Amino acid sequence: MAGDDDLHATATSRLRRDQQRYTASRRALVDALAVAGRPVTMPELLRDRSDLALSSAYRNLAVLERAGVVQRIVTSDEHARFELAEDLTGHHHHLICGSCGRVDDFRVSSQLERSLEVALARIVEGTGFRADHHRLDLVGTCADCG
Amino acid sequence: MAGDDDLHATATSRLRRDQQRYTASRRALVDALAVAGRPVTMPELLRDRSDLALSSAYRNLAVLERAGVVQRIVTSDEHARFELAEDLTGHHHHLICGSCGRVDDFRVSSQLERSLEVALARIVEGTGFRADHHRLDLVGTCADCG
DNA sequence: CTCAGTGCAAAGGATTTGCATGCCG
DNA sequence: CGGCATGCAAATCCTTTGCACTGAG
Repeated sequence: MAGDDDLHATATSRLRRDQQRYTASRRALVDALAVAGRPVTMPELLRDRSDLALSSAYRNLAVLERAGVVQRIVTSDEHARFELAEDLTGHHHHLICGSCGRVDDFRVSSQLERSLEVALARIVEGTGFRADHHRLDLVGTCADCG
Repeated sequence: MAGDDDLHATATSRLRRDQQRYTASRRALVDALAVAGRPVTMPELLRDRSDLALSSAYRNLAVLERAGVVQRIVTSDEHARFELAEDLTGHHHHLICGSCGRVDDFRVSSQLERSLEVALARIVEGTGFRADHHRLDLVGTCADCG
């Protein structure tokens, strides 16, 4: 569908900007991330596509991250998690299960987001810290683990 | 001073509850964390106390974490960071430098905290997710790296 | 005397890197 | 053709674990 076309078109152009190719493996990884719709670990990502070597997957995700297509997040020890860059999916936050580690996305009202931004801007004001973005995670126990 | 006495008294009793002793090494670690006043990595923690073996430090911090005296946080790959449990230092958030990795504490108004809690409670309502606590991080570049 | 705490060395686990090969452009 | 992507294996890095020893109660 159109959304996916846009996604791949964007990925292509961002990779090209970095003089990188949008290979089948990379496209498959982006597809898998889009389908997942939440940050996934490397084992989860390769569960289906077990043909791609682990090292290649890591290398491809690193390339995609440098190009701004993929974002890597670290929520705990164990495995890092990968998701599509926020400007492709929209600003969101993470619901983290402390038991199984599962991570899901959620969004808050733009009103609360604005309050947050204002409050955070005020906090760093005059400290020399240059704020880039904020992260708001909700940690608890998911339905399956509860 | 009194605050430190309280801290060590609390640590002692929490360890005792777990049938663990408050050894000199453990006390030194708690002191170092209190002095740091922000989440520190293992290398930072042992910079001064280089007499304690790395494995012992990890073991002691694990004991202190189980007892609820210390909290371990993971902000990136590389090193985990350790800080005193939040009920000893008060609820706070983290200012993270994406360049050098340094982490500092900050607090927001209790009014904003309340708005956050309300909004987050509404989000998980009826999802089966049982919320434990939230995390709000501000990511950017610190004064030294800017 | 006993057992928990310690140090040292080795193991573990996720991720990265070196190198030879194959394929796309 | 030339260079980049890939696979495999080895290396890295933080952290954990095994084991023998020692010191506190």
